[in-house]
Amino acid sequence: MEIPAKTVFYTIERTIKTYRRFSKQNFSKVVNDITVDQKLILQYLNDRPELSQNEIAELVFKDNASLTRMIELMVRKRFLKRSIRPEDRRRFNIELTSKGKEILEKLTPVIAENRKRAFAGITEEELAQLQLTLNKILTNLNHT
Amino acid sequence: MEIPAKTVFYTIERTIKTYRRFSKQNFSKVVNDITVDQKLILQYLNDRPELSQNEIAELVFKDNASLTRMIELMVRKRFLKRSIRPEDRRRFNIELTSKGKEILEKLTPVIAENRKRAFAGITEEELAQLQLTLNKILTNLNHT
DNA sequence: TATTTATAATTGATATATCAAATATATGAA
DNA sequence: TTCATATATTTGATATATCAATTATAAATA
Repeated sequence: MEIPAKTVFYTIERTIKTYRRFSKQNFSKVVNDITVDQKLILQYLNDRPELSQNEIAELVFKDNASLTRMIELMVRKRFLKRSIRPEDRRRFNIELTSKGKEILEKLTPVIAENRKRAFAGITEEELAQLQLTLNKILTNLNHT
Repeated sequence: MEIPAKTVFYTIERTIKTYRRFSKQNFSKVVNDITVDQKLILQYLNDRPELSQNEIAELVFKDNASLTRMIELMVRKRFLKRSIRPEDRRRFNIELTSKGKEILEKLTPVIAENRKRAFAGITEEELAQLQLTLNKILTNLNHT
């Protein structure tokens, strides 16, 4: 009925938005007042505390200005604490607080469960194929 | 900088954002100051002028409140004009202005070209498969 | 060293996202 | 008709997205 080329991006958009909503709801059962992106930032900083704000921005595919404001908010919420890095006073050291770590621990299994539900009945091969096609699109868009 | 382990949702997110950026750039070569979503709204209203704001919101997968503000802006930019509908004074008739129609005409081939580039080297079957997988995910998320 | 250039982060302006509450109008039931 | 409920839209508050401009510091170079 529909022509895929005309609706693929619509479906992609719909999927990502639906997943965000779904995640948010499940998050809220365990932890108050955290978004999917904030959780992702906590994760990155926990794994690699040396990251700069700009590096994180790139990792989570956001603008530096957005990151500034998100980090600021996360500091205000006491998920993170921030101090100037003496070796380079333009940058900050950003650390998870104990509250931040606690949140991360609570959310990790929720994420796993979210993915499990999202991908129920879908084989690894099918997901790999999905990634492959999306990466082709990405390559097309970046190399023209 | 090293590339982090990517999840499917990360790739989906990255794809949609990259496509939005790509579209925006190509739009700006032809028309000033219009976003992908605004173009989509013009398209829907051109095809189905009887749509209410809430119906459009659902079609473009946005909140009613966002739609109010977007329509407002598009009226301010003279893409649209709006008048109260006498049969139901809660609703509006929203029409494209000649400027709105002109923009739509200019952008239609750009969209086609954008898709062509995005999907270069990808078969219809592959795209259909992509849709299929995404729809499975959507069904999973909506039925749990 | 002094000056230029680059980098990290912030700020300002404007648009959009989201949720809750409010407003206006329509519809249905008592 | 009158009251309760539903619907369409708006508004307010707060967060995020985007672009351009600014600030502070570091690095490069004349």
